[in-house]
Amino acid sequence: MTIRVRFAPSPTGYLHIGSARTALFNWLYARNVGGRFLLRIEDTDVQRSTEASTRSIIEGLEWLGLNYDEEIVFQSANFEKHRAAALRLIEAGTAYRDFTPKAERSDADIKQGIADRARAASAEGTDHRSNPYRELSMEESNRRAAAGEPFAVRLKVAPEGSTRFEDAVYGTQERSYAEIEDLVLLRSDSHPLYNLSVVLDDIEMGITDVIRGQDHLTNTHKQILIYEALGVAPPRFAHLPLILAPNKGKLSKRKHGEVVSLTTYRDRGFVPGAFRNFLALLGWSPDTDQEIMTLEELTRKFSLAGIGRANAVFNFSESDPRQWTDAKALWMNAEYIRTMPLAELVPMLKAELRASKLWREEYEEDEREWFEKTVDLIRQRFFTLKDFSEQGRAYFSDDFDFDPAAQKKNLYKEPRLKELLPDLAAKLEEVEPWTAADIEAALRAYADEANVKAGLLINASRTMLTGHAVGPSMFEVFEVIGRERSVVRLRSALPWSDMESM
RNA sequence: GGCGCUAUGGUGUAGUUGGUUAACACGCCGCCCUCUCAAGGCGGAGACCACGGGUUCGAGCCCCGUUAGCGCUGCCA
Repeated sequence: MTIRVRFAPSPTGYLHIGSARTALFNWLYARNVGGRFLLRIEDTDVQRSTEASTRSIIEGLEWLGLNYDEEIVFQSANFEKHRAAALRLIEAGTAYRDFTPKAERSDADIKQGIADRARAASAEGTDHRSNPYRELSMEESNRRAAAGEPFAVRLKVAPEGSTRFEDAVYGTQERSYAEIEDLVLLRSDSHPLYNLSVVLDDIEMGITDVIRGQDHLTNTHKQILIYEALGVAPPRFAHLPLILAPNKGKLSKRKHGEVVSLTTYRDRGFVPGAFRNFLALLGWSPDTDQEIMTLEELTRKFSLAGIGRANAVFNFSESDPRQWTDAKALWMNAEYIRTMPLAELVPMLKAELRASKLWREEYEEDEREWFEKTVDLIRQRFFTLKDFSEQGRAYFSDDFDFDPAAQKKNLYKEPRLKELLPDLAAKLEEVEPWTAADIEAALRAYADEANVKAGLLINASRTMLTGHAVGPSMFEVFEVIGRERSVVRLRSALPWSDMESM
């Protein structure tokens, strides 16, 4: 039998990185065993589900390169089937109508309410299955329903016994029926609830392995009960450890902002392969020390056995912009940027530069060689795709800003540079051929002649030509920026205009 | 409150059927390289393997307890 797994997010917001990782693991597992990876949108909560969210999920998966094999299933399309199934369970006697009026609950303190109620229940030793309608006769139940009285449908959980399943990550899980209340399958407005819908859809989609977050671990027992009521064998389960915030609390958009949203990584210049690689290592580890892995390698090495049980902390600092996300993710992105084939990097850069209005079509034809050489030079010290249009702006445009700290350090400290630099420009005009080696020879010769350290001219030039105090080897920079532009920039008065004010 | 899960340096993780100086990556520090900053090379700090008991000749690995964190406990998903 072919393995079939699914990623089943609810479209109630951006795609959370934890969800993205769940999708990744499902995808890797499916590809590793030659199975199929399906996508199901769990939009049963009509109030909170949005189309924008569905789009962001689809875009996110696409960005990560996680293609799904069949048509997307929208859970809301199966309402009627779910309803019918619940009603059949009443017929079968494994579920019953609960005519208790719906309790109104304010959304705000719902968590607190649940805890309080549970505390009270356990303190007073309330029987979970003391529902007065549980043993209502079928005739009476049918009569009241026919009379139009609203009812919820609850699963009838046996008083004694337990459910048990083998989790591929957490091992044998057992839970006494006494711990499980008669869960609601259908709301009194006849809206099917999560546990029912999941089971029914998983059955219909032929899901063989359910891989999802550990937050579903205990509820799995409820779902197994539903499978049993339905007379269907449950799939295999594998629960994934959670991804936590630095304080080991829940990682949420409300508290932590955009770091938790997958699209943030796309928008802030991550290479999808790098983020995917980083995500794969959160909670899973291969059987070797190799950490940089292509999708193919990840697929080949992936196995549920490599998944750990302890929750992972997503390590970032909210106060330090340089560590706005996990340092290792940032490192990995830089690693990808400086080592990936240019052929793969260039299309991403094209998009980035285009968005910043720095892209020129020539880069793809006449100036392709120059473009790739430049990219190859500057990518060595960039961390994100954004760096190419920001820090790297001077390579693609004559309109760039000067870093005040760089001006101060490399120019204003030595006013003589105001004369030296134009002289250097004159020397450079004579350099032939225009190569890093010849430029270096000319600059060093001039430094000797002017009796200044070469470093002085080099650092000053860097600031004049790029606006920065740091960057690649200056002679390479000269070469790439070109004779003409280099000379003009060395003679520019612009960088000196702020001298008085600093 | 009940039930469940987890616990290896700051973070992510390795630690094979219990047996060496507890390994790798990120981060941090230093040195080298050097025109700056990275990268790279070399080296370093940092973990009495949550704590307390056992079992054993021997435990990070097994057992019990404690503590902490997390999850579930909803007519949310």
